[in-house]
Amino acid sequence: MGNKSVNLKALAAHLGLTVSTVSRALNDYPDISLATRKRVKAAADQLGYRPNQNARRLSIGTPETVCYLMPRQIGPNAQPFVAQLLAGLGEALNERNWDLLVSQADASVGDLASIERLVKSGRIAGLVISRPLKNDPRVKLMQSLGCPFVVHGRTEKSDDYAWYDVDGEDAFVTAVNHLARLGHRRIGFIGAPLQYQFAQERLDGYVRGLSHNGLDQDPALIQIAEFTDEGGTAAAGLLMDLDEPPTAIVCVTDMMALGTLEALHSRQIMPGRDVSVIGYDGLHFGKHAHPPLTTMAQPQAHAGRRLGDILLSIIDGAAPTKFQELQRANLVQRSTDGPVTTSTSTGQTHVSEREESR
Amino acid sequence: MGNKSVNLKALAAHLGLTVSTVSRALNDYPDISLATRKRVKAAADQLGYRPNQNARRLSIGTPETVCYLMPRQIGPNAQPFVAQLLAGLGEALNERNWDLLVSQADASVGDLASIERLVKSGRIAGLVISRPLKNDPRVKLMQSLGCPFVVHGRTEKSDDYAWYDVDGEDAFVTAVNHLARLGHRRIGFIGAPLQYQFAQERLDGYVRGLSHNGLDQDPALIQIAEFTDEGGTAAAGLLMDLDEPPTAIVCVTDMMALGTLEALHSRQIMPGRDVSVIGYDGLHFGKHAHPPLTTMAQPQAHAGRRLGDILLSIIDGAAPTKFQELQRANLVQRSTDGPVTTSTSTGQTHVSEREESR
DNA sequence: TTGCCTTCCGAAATCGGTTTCGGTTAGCGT
DNA sequence: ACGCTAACCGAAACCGATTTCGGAAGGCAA
Repeated sequence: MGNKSVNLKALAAHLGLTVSTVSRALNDYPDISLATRKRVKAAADQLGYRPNQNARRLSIGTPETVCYLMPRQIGPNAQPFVAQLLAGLGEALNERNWDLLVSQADASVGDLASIERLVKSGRIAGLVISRPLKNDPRVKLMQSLGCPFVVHGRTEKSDDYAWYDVDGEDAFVTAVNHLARLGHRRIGFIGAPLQYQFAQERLDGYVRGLSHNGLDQDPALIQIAEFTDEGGTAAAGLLMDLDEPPTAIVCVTDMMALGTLEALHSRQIMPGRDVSVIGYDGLHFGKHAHPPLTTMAQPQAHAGRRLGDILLSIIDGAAPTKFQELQRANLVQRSTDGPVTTSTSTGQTHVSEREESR
Repeated sequence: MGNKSVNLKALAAHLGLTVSTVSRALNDYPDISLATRKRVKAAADQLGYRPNQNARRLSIGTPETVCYLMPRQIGPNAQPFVAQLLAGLGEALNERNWDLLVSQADASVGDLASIERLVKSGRIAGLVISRPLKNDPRVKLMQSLGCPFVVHGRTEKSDDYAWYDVDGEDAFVTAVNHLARLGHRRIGFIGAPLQYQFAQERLDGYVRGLSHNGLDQDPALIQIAEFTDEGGTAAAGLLMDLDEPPTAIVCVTDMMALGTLEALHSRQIMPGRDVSVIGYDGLHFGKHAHPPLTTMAQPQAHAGRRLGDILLSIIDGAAPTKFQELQRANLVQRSTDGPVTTSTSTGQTHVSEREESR
């Protein structure tokens, strides 16, 4: 406590050298004799010397820090993958001893102002933006600020910056194909507000999937709601109360799919037998739903790691447009998908269970 | 892009003043005339000037940053509350314009070394430690470093530092009481490795609950496993394979409880009717389990916020021991608890469902 | 007019590093 | 003995802010 942590000056005094010599010794300058370098390093970690990062970064001119912008909606159903993402990011940054800052926009200041302050104050060398809107002002801001960034997801027009995304459109085509193959012809869609690009993509996939299978599109079968379980329940309720309810439902989120299951149960409808449900995300929790939720799983184990590597590459000078990575989601069949049943016969529940790919 | 962000010198030149005057004007020193102050501020935000934080912090001598230490185990079943916690922390820090760093120990360096480097390099003014071990070397390290910190949870001996925790022992007494009141006399316990203090506390609560209800303690009814759903499944399997299996099971984690439900289902045992199960955490997801999981819910909506406020207070000079806050968990009855059934009669499923407190 | 006290601002030190530039010393060849 | 080149280290500028100290200008009383 009493001993202020040793700094360069103290270390230099201890060694009978000047700060400049010590600094260069520690940084392996070739014009310092190997003997001195060794001596200095030994003394350094004997005294527990750690260079002050604020001073160092001020001097070398880079903050050696990147920032992850937390998604806004953090409620009781917080996104579990935030932790995974941060872990991956941290891993990439650790290799360089860079720091990871997380920031949520100060409510009193606003998103854009927060970001602008962050980069102009020289605190960060790069930024990770997640869950962008169709036309997200944050990417334009970052571009005009000339600050490296990478987006987790995409915007509507995504040709001139770096992003890492999972192909939601393709995933929904796959889901609809799967359901069509099982005989379903009335397939409902439960979506999120279309200001989010991911919501639009998945809707596009749904539509494309329908036409690809020669099914016609009924506007009544498309329900938009907040992407929470309650939102899913409400939307599913509307769908099932139609005169001609769907025999299958695809949901843009596992959370909404869970809500959908809830709505079905409260109507004594058995998911996977009477009505099929497919979610999206591949949340581990889906395994424990009733019945276990079939879903389009994102391969997001390494998303954070990739985002980190991409961002660092851009900071190093690579062209952002070189990094536009589209991953594919894959169908994880659990038990909420099944063949269409013509009547409400008490058919056999579909129980095929495969484990998701780790 | 081309324009390097304006710094004090540039701003001063623009105004025809010196940097010292401009700096003091921006910081509302009284020895600068009000007129000049206004003029300077106007010019500052017209030019979009933001003080370089590295320089500023070096000068004022505090990093204005606190760090959250990520828990290690971040797998497919990542902790959803990490995001919530970070949100709360960020909120507290935003009020002062402080930064939030997240760090996971560099695998190649080790936990303690990472921490030591972090504080000695002057990057952080305080630290949040989560999920401590019984005898966690990190708290001793922080104490010897003289760096403010707060623990989310407690260690075995927790009298000389600041912490915020939920009373796991009390919670398990409550859970056992509840089950005993329902007539259960053989109650199993599925726990986590006892190196974690939370695991020990909850075991203590279980034991105390038993004796409080005059039940005797059978070592065979205590199973320890990793706190994942698979761990829960394995442990529950062992319990149910006993000659005299329990009629109720308490689990230290909702995740383990979900695994337990799995084990019961695979044995054609109906949770809540044949065997009661109570989890711990109050995860939102539990609502969608089959059947919905009864659990001891932590009031963790504001944990992050409180941790942040506590840490800031300590950094401001308050005595750490003033902050030792114990919250209570409360029973959220969903559908996996029910009265004991003497035989394997097909009794009525317990369906009381109350919603958790928001 | 002189002296003194405010009011306002500039010069310079400081935080703790990095990096450029220049100066000693030693070694070597001739 | 002389000159030249490496090898090694010190002095000082710099990064961009904050803060102490002191000085100039103006106002007021005597």
